[in-house]
Amino acid sequence: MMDDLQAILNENQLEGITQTEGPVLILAGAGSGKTRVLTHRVAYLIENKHVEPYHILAITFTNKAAGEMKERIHKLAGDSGEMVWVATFHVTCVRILRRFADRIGYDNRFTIYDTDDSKTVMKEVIRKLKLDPKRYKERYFLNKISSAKNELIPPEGYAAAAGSSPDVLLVARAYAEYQARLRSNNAMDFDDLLMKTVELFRLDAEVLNIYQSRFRYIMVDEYQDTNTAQFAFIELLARAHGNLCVVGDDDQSIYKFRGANIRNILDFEQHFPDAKVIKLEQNYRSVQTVLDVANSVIQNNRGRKEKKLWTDNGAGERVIYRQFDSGAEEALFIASDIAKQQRFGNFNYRDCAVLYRTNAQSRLLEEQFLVSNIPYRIVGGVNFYGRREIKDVLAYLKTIDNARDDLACRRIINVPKRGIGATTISRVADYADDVGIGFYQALQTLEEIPNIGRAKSKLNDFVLFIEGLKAEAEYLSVSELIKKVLELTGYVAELELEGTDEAKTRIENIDELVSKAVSFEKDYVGEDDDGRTMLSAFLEEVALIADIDRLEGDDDYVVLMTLHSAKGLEFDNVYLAGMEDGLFPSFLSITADNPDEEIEEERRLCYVGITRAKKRLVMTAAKMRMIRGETRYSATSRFVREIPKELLNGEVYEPRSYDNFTVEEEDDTVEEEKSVERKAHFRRTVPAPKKSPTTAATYQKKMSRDFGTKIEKNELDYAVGDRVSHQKFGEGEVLSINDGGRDFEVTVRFEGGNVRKMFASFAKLTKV
DNA sequence: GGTTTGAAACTTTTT
DNA sequence: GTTTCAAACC
Repeated sequence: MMDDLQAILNENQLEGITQTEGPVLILAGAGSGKTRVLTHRVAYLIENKHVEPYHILAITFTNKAAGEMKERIHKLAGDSGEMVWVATFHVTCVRILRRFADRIGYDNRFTIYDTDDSKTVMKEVIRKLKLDPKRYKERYFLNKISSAKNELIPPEGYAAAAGSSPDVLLVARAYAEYQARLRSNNAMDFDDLLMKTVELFRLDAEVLNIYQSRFRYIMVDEYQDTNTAQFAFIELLARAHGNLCVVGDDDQSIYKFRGANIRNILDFEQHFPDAKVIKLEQNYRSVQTVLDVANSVIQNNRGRKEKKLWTDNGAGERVIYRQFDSGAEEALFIASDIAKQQRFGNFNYRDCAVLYRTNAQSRLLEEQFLVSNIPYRIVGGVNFYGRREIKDVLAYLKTIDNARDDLACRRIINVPKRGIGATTISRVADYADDVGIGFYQALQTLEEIPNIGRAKSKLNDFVLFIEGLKAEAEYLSVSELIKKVLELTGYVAELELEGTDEAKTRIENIDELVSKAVSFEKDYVGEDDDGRTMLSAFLEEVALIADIDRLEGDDDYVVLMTLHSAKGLEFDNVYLAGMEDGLFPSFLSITADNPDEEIEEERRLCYVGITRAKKRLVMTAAKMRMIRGETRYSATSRFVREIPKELLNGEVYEPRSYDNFTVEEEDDTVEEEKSVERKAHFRRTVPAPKKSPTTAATYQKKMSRDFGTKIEKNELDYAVGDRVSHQKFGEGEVLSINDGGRDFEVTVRFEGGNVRKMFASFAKLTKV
């Protein structure tokens, strides 16, 4: 094996693989083959060091990274690789807590709250503490609490750690109340998963011992993004044997806002004094010019571990920079350029990615991609599992699965409308609170609840409905159960009747959830050591999925996403849009109390963006941009200005008038002329496409954007005057068919005289 | 109890 | 410009 390795790896990579004992820090520059080192390291441990796969733990940040690593380990080490524990921090902690959470006072069947759920709870807390919701927003408290949890500070210790100003004391109270509510709901939020696992390890030597003796070789990917809680978790586990290998790049630390502590990687040698440090500086991804640009930007940061990426991939073209008058022109250029690259056969759509600082920027880009008929997909924005219809369906499943998820139950008790109003719900909730039982539990003792009067029978119907589903859940698969719920509640039928574009999208989302359930069932091998049902396992997997994890498939489309989402990915042809001071680096970072630190974080983000490019990199900016309905004028990003001229194709214009985000009336005339000229030139080379001639095509594209599903406007197999049959309304006569552009609008008179208009693709009418 | 309408907030990044 | 939330109305 060693001979093979020597042939495909450089010296430093080899060292990273074979240095298996003791603490090791691998400083892996962007594109230096760190995943390769990690996977080969695992294989090497198994095959050459005869370590039991069972004793190896590899931790990542995203499910996607974990999946890829699993796959590659499997390829290298065969079936024994299956036994290696490869998972994200969160999944790892959940697995541990599912076995032992009872030792710290939780039920092992605790539920996991997402950010939406946390928000709902925090709203209640604010109400309970009688705070002015106008003045104190949930987000404020939740951010503070999240930071505290990432620092392993419990509610009791909050005031001591943060001071004694009135605001701090208020946060401490909110934190305590919030945590008490989670506890009584038997729920944990994302941050709890880590904090509580550390708490468990610290309080229960037996449990810690179990995992210490299991995980004898530990590897952590993206170590620069670990926070204090994650560090404590790793440190506790590694303490027994000391075989800890962390891989990361301090220049790619971009999650400070989420509690990531860059000191974890910078001080690794202090934390683990006999640590071996290995630097991977040869880049296998990008051409030299891209690396030079990346180096020229990142070297402006202080307090970093000095390294210089190099490659033997060749020099490559200069990096392109273009500044436009408006965000729309910028978007038009990017779309046109991608179309051109594709037409000339330089790049496929899938080789292109557009990266930006904020999700809001995606809108303009999306519009241009629609008009230009370029297939694309947006990552991020509203999380798939955060969509209303998905949350509704999942809330049903949660209620069926675990009667203790109050939020889930309250969410769907009146969805669809059952005539159960806010007043009734809060009376039940109050009662449940007083007695100290769960919401659903309270519903089962309706007789005891005061003041619910007429609503009682409605509530009872709901309980019977859920109980019926619970009985069915015993023998139905998850996907079957979802379909059953949809059928019995009429959820989809209701959306079909609505017939709006939005309803259509919602139905597609639900379909995707069903597909997800089906594929989950296929992979599910009953790996529940704790006697959990398949339904529980499904809900858990779904709770820990991020949007980026769904990015896959062989379709040919351009990817649009934030710079944060792009970490770990690579593309032949990359566009960095919105290179403007105030947008990137963000206004908030420039005006922060500690601007140097904040801007360094932004610069690292820029570094991440640049190093995604393999062959070609294009940076763009707009002088004028609409932000929150206001027009803002910006100068070229300071990061672009940090790039030496000889590496850039394109000039950096620096009109004084755009400084400080204000417009001055006296425009530099020379500058103005240049701008006009540039604009004219741009218009000549890339004619602006007319407004989309067929709204139909545009619409279909828009519909297909998120999930790649394709809407076909099929020919209808019935005509005016035909008898047709509808699933719900029965038979009827077709009165008229209108081509509504995106779809056919069919009017039918059903038996009983009901005349209904509906879209053909929903109604699924069949000729009789 | 449900629906409609208008105001207000939102925009940094997410497991 | 879009979405969310509450008050007013049905």
